[in-house]
Amino acid sequence: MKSNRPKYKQIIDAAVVIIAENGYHQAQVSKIAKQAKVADGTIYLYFKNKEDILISLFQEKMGYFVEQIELEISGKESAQDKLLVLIKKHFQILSDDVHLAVVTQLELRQSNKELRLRINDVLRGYLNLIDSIIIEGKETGAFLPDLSVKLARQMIFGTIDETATTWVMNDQKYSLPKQAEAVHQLLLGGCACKN
Amino acid sequence: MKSNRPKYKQIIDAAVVIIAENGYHQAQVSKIAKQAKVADGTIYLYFKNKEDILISLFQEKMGYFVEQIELEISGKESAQDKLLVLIKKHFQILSDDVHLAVVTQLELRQSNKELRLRINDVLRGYLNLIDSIIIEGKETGAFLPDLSVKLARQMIFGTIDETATTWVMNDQKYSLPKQAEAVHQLLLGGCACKN
Amino acid sequence: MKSNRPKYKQIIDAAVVIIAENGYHQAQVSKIAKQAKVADGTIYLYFKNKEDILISLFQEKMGYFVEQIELEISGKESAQDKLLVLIKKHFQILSDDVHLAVVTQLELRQSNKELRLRINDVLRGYLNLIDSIIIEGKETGAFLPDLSVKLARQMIFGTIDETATTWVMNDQKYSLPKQAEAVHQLLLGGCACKN
Amino acid sequence: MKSNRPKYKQIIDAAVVIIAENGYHQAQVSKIAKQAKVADGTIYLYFKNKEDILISLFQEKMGYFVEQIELEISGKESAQDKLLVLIKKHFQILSDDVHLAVVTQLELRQSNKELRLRINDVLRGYLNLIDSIIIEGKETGAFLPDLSVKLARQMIFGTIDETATTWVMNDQKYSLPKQAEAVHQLLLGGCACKN
DNA sequence: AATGAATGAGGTTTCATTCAT
DNA sequence: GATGAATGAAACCTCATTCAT
Repeated sequence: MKSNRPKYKQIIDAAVVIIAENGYHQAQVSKIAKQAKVADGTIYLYFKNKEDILISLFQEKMGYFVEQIELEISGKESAQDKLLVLIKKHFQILSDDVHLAVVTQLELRQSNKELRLRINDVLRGYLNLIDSIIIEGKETGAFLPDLSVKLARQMIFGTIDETATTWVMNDQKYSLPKQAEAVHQLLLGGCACKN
Repeated sequence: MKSNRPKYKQIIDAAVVIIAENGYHQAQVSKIAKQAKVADGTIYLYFKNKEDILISLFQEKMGYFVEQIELEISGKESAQDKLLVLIKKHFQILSDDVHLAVVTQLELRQSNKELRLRINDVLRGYLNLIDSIIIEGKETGAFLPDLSVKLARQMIFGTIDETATTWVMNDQKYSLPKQAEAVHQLLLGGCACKN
Repeated sequence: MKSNRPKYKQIIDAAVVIIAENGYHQAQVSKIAKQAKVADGTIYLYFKNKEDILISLFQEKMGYFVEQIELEISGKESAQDKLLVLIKKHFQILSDDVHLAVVTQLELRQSNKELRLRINDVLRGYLNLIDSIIIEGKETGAFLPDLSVKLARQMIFGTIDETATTWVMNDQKYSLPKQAEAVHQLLLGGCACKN
Repeated sequence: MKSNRPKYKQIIDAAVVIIAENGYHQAQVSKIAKQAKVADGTIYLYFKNKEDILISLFQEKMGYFVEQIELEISGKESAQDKLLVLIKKHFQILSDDVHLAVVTQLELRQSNKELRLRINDVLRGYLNLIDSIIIEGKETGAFLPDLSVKLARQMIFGTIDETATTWVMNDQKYSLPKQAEAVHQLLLGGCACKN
């Protein structure tokens, strides 16, 4: 398995740093190679091309997201609690690794449509996680029985993503994790007054 | 006023078509000029540089968004109705101009950080419109009194945007405007069951 | 005669100012037109093309050089005095019009080989003036009888030109006319000690 | 040291040929690369940009001038002999490499002011060589004791340069080196008759 | 005569990828 | 496996000149 070879992670991590610090379009392969302390050519022993570095980067990190969130979710009983954990963990991981946050929220979105379609494939695993919470919520009666899974997922992911992007764009001036509970509340209850 | 000159709109419209059909990075100035039926150099009589075309494009179109939505909103009484109109109109405009939808949801996001910051400035007008609806809703008691305007706006815009992007990514296979009511419902009431 | 038409001199003078202030390569036709307070197209009613402006400029100014110097020379008896007057007047004219000095000593030399060949044609009149002084000097016994007219002219013009260029390059920090006598002395007597 | 790398000289030499044959403004990087039998991009591994090729070219060649002349001068006793050697060698080098002569006397002067200022820096070494001969001549009594070093240098360099330029402009129809002695004579003794 | 909007050719430089060592 | 020198395609923008008014 390629990801076991010594320089694989080295290059991925270098890519995160270089992209975060220089931006997507200034993240030349040679810069990544230098940061990873390997030769330019070595990159191509581990990755098919530059795009493959980015896909792999996203896979590794998004895999970590799913893994971490699944781990924490497993201890929770209700769909509502699971959703809270998902939001909290999502915000926590980004907050803990600002480089990663900049890369996923801003830089990687500058990739071309094709790359973004492939990134969406990777994202699928995360969206499935959200879907499973929604489905469980509907089954247990925690969520509305006629909730559209797709729409609900779009609202949940869209809101989390927009909140994270706004935070990054504002130079992380405030605490993202502290917003988790309010976001959770909002997603569950909506904007409207129930009087 | 530059936008009154006939070739200004001609070039903007050409840019939308070319970017939608070829993608952001394959939208060469020469292609746009050809589509607009002007010489390459003529572009530079109306726009400072290529980036300026994109900013102007976004300004024109987003201005149209805000204008149209404000027009329709003015006839509505409640904040809830106004939100519905905003979502409907947003989805309708994108649905009516698929080229525009592709450009705003996918292609323009590939621009560099600097350009996106300037795009955000333009977006500000739209976000202010959302904010004004939220504030009115809070004042009239239609929305929760302790609602965070910022968070609510992030949920509303994030959800609309994610829904639109998903629709574009899925090659506009289904009707976007038909989702407006369900999205509206969801934003107002959230996911949770109120039993 | 074209040079009688009202805007001819206006454009030439504008060209001197624009080239002096912006440099040869930044002296666009549109800038010259603006400075001359005429439309871009008007330039082409007076000049065949951009090169023609520069040739004409050089012709006008070099004609003035020759005219002025011939005027002053006519009053002098000896070839040696005539040479002194030539040097003095040459330095004086440049000193009186720093824009002109910058244009002739620095900027116009950036033109391409072809233009410079044509400029050399214009220069011919000035070089002929020098030649006539040398020939007269040889005939009257003031200059060495076996002096090569061509070499002597190259020394005289080369020295005057290099002195003027050095002065312009040094930002006209010192008085150029004050150097005329020493240059004259040097050209007549050379470097060597006659013991 | 970059000038030891084989392709460095290869590119410089190609630049001399291409500029001499096509003129400064028609000397595209792609032409130089082709002549040097390297890829366009390879140029940029050895030179910062196109201007850097020209500066380096001038440095290399002018360095060779100074080096060669210093070598030959060291064997000469008097300042007068040293000056003769300088003129002879200067003319000889240009005469031996007509491409180089065209480039230094005509083409390189078309560069912009900034480039020419940097070229002047390089020229400084050559002018210093002339100065040292003048100073030595003054000290040994070979040259006039009250000679201005600056003016004398301007005369010597101006005359040599003008003579070389005239020769190049006349398509090298006659022998430049054969003029060295007469130029030398003229610079030492001036034009005037000493009766 | 005068205008000025429109034209369109042309070149420097970057950087992902290769391959001989 | 690792290296890094070499490759070469590709595009934005400028500006001299024209010509309909």
